[in-house]
This record gives sequence, structure tokens and C-alpha cells, in this order.
Amino acid sequence: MTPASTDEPARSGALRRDAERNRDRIVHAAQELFAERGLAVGLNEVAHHAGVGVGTVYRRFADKDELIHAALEEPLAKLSQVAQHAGEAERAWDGLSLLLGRITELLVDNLGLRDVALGGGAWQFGSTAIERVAQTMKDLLDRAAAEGDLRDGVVGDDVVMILWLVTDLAQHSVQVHPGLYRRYLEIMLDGLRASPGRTPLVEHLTEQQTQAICRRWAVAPG
Amino acid sequence: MTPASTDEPARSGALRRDAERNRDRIVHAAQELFAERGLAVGLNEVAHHAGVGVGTVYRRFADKDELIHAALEEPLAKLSQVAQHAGEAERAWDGLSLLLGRITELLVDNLGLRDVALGGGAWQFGSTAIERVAQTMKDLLDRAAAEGDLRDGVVGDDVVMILWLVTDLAQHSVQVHPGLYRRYLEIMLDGLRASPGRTPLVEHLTEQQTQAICRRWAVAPG
DNA sequence: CGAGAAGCGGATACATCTTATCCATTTCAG
DNA sequence: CTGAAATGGATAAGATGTATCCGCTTCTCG
Repeated sequence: MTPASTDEPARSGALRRDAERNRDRIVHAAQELFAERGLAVGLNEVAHHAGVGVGTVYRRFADKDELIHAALEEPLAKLSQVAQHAGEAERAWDGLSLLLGRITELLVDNLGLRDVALGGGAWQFGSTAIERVAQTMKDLLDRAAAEGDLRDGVVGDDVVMILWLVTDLAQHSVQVHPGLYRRYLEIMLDGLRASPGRTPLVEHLTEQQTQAICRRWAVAPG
Repeated sequence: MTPASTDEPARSGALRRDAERNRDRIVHAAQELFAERGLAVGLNEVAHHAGVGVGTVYRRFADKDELIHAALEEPLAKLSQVAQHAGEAERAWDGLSLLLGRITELLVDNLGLRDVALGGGAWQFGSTAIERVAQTMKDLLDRAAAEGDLRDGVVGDDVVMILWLVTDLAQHSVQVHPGLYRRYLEIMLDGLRASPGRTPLVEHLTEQQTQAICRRWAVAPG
């Protein structure tokens, strides 16, 4: 029997050529808009930007989550690469500095990626890339501390908070002054580096607290 | 003739005693909620929190703006005081440090105040207090630079951005870990202080740019 | 006390902005 | 050609805001 008449998108057979083309357009539009303005962008706008109707979007993707997955596949892979590369640095601080700089760049250039990477699971995503980055970051921090380059008291959660701060500023300033965020990233990195006369930081977060803050900060996924 | 039948709130004569009491309740509720969660809080919620109906709120206050004014009068005065006090410090850096710390505290404790103070006019407010603070801040920065305590390249707009960052973090973290914001304020202040081996910051903002960023960042006033 | 003005609550109108569905019409492909 | 696939956009349905309206209640003052 032939595939019959299901409504499920993307079944066994290939899409009709025009449908394939539209699907690509949709994914591209989603990538652009999500990257520029975060996951809060509505699908109506994505559809319009792709030059199709909303109905077409929902024909191809069961819901918004599915589209998000399709739009973020590549950027997530890039994140993974960056982590691997930075993890191989000789001096941990250099790797950390590199990693933070690159990640920030990636997240600022793709605020949708930011929303899932820092969202603390608010947008349910089973991504190994994010875990890998977190692990690399942790290792680098430990090594940098052992090598005496890290200000006493700095913890992994500090990095998460700083990423939120920097990308949040970037989100609000990018259309006015792209690249401004680097100024503040620099200030904050300076604040994390060991140097004479600095007192240790105290009062760091628990894991639950960080998670909770992330969820609150993240765009409401409803 | 008697006052006739206008609908304008708060005319010549005094309010009825119960009405006066309700007005106070409303202002208090607004102060609490705006302080806690910013000006985005809806008037329905304010009314409910005050134990009155929405109608009562709109009977007393022509619109949301009027209520905001009533709720923020005191906090704005406090801002003014803080500025004056800090401006009198011997060493400018000390005054700056004090001022930043106190302002941050004030804005974090009152996110509604934050919205108008950093909102760059997004919530139209003709407040001398805000101008006074800005002027004091400018003077202190100039003096601190002359006294060699300020990192090269730091400008007044940096302070505004830092206030946004810190208070934004506070907004998202206060219910999880009140006081966490101080950790990052400290990091950023350290980043602004002169110390050996620091390179000058470049690429600072124009006034228009700062204004534009503030407007974008501010809660949409619609 | 009692009448009438003042005040009250909250349902309701209206606006905006989401996600998601439905179906008459168009387009493709064999 | 013809039928299945695909389309688009009106529309449902649900949130969340501001602001209004009006029947009912509560003060206040003679």
C-alpha cells in the first residue's frame, strides 16, 4: 500500500520539490531571526520572513520546539568545537580566556543559542554540546586555579552569570553599537584574574540557585 | 453652586475618609510591587494587592503614570540625598565607590525606581533627582580621573551600563539569593579601578547611543 | 435618621501578541 | 490530466495589559 493519508510531517518518502525548498526557507528564516533576537520571536514572523504562511510552518514542524531544534543544530555543533579547542590550551587561563571570548561571541551572534545554552533547561533540550562546554569550563577553572592565575573564590557559576550579563547587554546594544559587549567582558574578565591586592570573593551560588536564576532570567517558554 | 458632577479625581475638597484610606493602601501596594518587580507589574495586581478593585485605582489616578509618580516620590528623594552625600567625599574614588554602592542598593531594592532612573526617558519623568545624580557622578568621575584612581578610558556611560547589568542580575536573582549582585558589582568596580598593568579601555559610547540602549533595555512602557 | 453624593468592585471592552488549527484553493508530479 | 501534496492566511483560543462603565454600597452632613 502507498503511504496512505497520515498528517505527520516528514514521513518516509521525500518531500515534493517545492515543499523541500520552503522547508529550507523556513529553517533559514528561523536561524536568522532566532539568532538576531532570541527564541521569543513568534512563528508568524518567522513564516512571513520566510515568505510562506504560518500553516506551512506547522505542516513541516510539529511545534515551535521542533523548529528550534532544526535552527540550532549547527550552532550547537560549533559550540562543541570551540570547547574542544579551548580545552587543549597549555596554560589553563589562556584556554579559559579564549573559551569565554569565543563562547560569548557565539552566544551574542546567536541569541537563540544563548537562550538554550544558558536557559538552564527552560527550553528542554537534550544537547551533549552544552554539557561538553560546561565540563570543559569546569576543568579549565580547576587548572587555572591550580596554576595560580585565578582570583580566589571564583567559581564556575560566576562564568554563567557573566555570560548572562554580557549577552544580555549585547542583546540590548547590538543594534546601536555591535561589539560594545566586549568592553564589559574585558572588565569582568579582569575582575576574575588573579592579581596583587585582590581579596577573595565569597558567597558563591549553589547549583540549585544557579539553575533557578537561569530559569527566571530565560525568556518565558510559554 | 456645589462642585457639581465632574469625574476628575482629587478635586478641590478633601477625600472622604474611607477613600483617603484606600488611596493610601493603593500607593503602598504600588510601592511594594513596583519596588519588588519593576514597573511592568499590572494595575490589576496592584489593586488586588491593595484589597480594592481596579476601578478604585482608576478613580484616584488618571492612569498608570500618575500612580507611578505617587509611588516613586519618596525613593527619588532618597536618590537625591545619596548623591549629595557622596559628592562631598574627600577622595573622589571613595565618593564614587560609595555612590555606586548606595545607588545600586537603592535601585536593587526598588526596581521600579531602576526603571525610571535608567530608563533614559522611556517612562517620561521630569525628575531633578535623576539629573542631580548624573551630574554628581560625572563630577566624581572627572575628579577621580584627575587623582589617578580611575582606569584609563572609563566614562560615565560605563557606570550606567554597569548599573543596568547589576540591577538586571539582581532582578533575576533576588528571590534566590538576595545580595548576590554585590559579588558582581565588586568584580566590575575592580575592573574600573586603576591598577598596574591595565590597558586603557577604548570604544566608549556616544550620548545618543547610551540613550538608545537604555530605551531598548527598559521595560516596554506600552 | 435618612437622603444624596461619593465611593466602590469587578465584569467588561479593547488591544496586543502568542501558539496552533482548519480548509478552500493552488501546485506539483507521474 | 488527475489526485495527492502543499499552501496561505483567516481564525480559534489563551495570555496579559490598560482603562471604562455602571449597579450597588457606604459615608457624611443637615
